[in-house]
Amino acid sequence: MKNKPEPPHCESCDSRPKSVFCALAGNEMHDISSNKGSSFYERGQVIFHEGNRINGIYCVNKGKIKIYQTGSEGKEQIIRFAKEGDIIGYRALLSEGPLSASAATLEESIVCFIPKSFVLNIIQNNPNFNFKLLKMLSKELGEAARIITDLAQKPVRERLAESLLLLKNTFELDEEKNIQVKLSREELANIVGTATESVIRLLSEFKKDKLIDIEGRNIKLINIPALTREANIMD
Amino acid sequence: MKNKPEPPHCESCDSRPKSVFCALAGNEMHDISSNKGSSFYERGQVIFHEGNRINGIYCVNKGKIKIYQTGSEGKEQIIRFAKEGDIIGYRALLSEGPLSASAATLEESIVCFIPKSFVLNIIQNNPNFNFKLLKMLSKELGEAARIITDLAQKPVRERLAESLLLLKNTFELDEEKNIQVKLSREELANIVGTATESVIRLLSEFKKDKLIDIEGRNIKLINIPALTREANIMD
DNA sequence: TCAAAAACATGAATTTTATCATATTTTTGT
DNA sequence: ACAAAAATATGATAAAATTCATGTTTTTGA
Repeated sequence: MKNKPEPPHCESCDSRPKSVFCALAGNEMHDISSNKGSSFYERGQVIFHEGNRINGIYCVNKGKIKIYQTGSEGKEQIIRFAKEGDIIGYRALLSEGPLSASAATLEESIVCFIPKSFVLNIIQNNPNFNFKLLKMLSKELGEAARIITDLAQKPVRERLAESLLLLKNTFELDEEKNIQVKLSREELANIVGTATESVIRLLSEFKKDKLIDIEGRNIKLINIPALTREANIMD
Repeated sequence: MKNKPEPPHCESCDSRPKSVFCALAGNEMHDISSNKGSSFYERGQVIFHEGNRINGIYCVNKGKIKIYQTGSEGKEQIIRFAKEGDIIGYRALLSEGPLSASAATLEESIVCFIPKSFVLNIIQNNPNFNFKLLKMLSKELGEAARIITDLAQKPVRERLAESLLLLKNTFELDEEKNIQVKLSREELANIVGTATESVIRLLSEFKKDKLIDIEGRNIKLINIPALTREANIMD
């Protein structure tokens, strides 16, 4: 974790319009911008670690991040992802407890750190921001509930299909339908909640069935409707 | 769902001190109290149904409630519980989408309904209430993450032990260590995320191993430390 | 109160999934 | 560039869990 020479400015941050901070007033923005820190992370570096305490929140300026918990056997379970414009670590800040999850980069990333006092100040004084936060938490809670139901009820094959679609929705596809994030088979297994070998086998099956194409860690979704059917998604 | 002759008053509600509404000012309280509705539900009745839209939130005055989703095969997955003083349905209200889960009573209950406009009004004007909401959502989000990890990684036996401890923490034990909520084996299975037969078998094993005692739907936790070990809980 | 329905229980068979063993390929660090 | 390490791949086996079948008990409603 090296400090970059030139920290990005919130005012000119590409991610801001997409983030919860879009609701900030000019002076609030400036306040944060001049008090935040900013760090560059290599691929695979840990930003924060479960059980620790942090005094602020992180905002992703650039890059892709996984948020994960460590299970009782030491196995990692990926809970969700964060990308440009997303904030992470707010759950621990709001609940005032230790971090319930860790965060690590999936590629080179720049992440800003906003001290607690500034965040709380905005929460206290900007009902608009406040409401945006509530909405964001609500959305995540809904997503978490759906994940719980799927983990409890769907077989591994369906869950893998669904995870691929989740990655598509989170990180988008490029013009050739490649998922715009590179994960190891083990990381995929840690989303799906299964063994690495099972993911490897099922990915091969999906490829054989012409649902996807694989080249190393690059996954191309060549038949999304069929994949959606595999995932058995209703909604 | 019959309307009771005398709706409870928020001002004298036993549940209020434990609820998010403890932060309300006198006039806010009165405002809600005189504009809420109140319904009595028999055991097993549905309060609201997944996919529908509601224009307000529910507050449990008395009783015990399960919040559940229906999976793609029609199987119910219990996401969480609510008891006296808890509010339910706020996720849908805040995210402004349809309900992502259903709610049904586990015993005779009285549930109040507070129209959306009054809730939003308080959210807009009472930062204290607002912050309490944020905290509540954060706490739930942390719990959901832990459930996800457990479902993904722990075997059924551990998850059942853990579910029994969850019920203990949520509904307490009486002086004889009986869990203060009566669930069917199927409902237990729908928390654990397993087949009803598996729950039946494992409960018998737990009984044989002197971890619990069973009489119908009554479960007595006679060896909580051992049960905690079974659940393989770290924290 | 009694018959029907629902819930509970248990064994056997089957399916799903994980684990283990062992190559092969790819990546990484020097 | 090359050796070591990590990741990917695949088959065989084992374990875990579900499903099915069937019987018993409990609850429910007329």
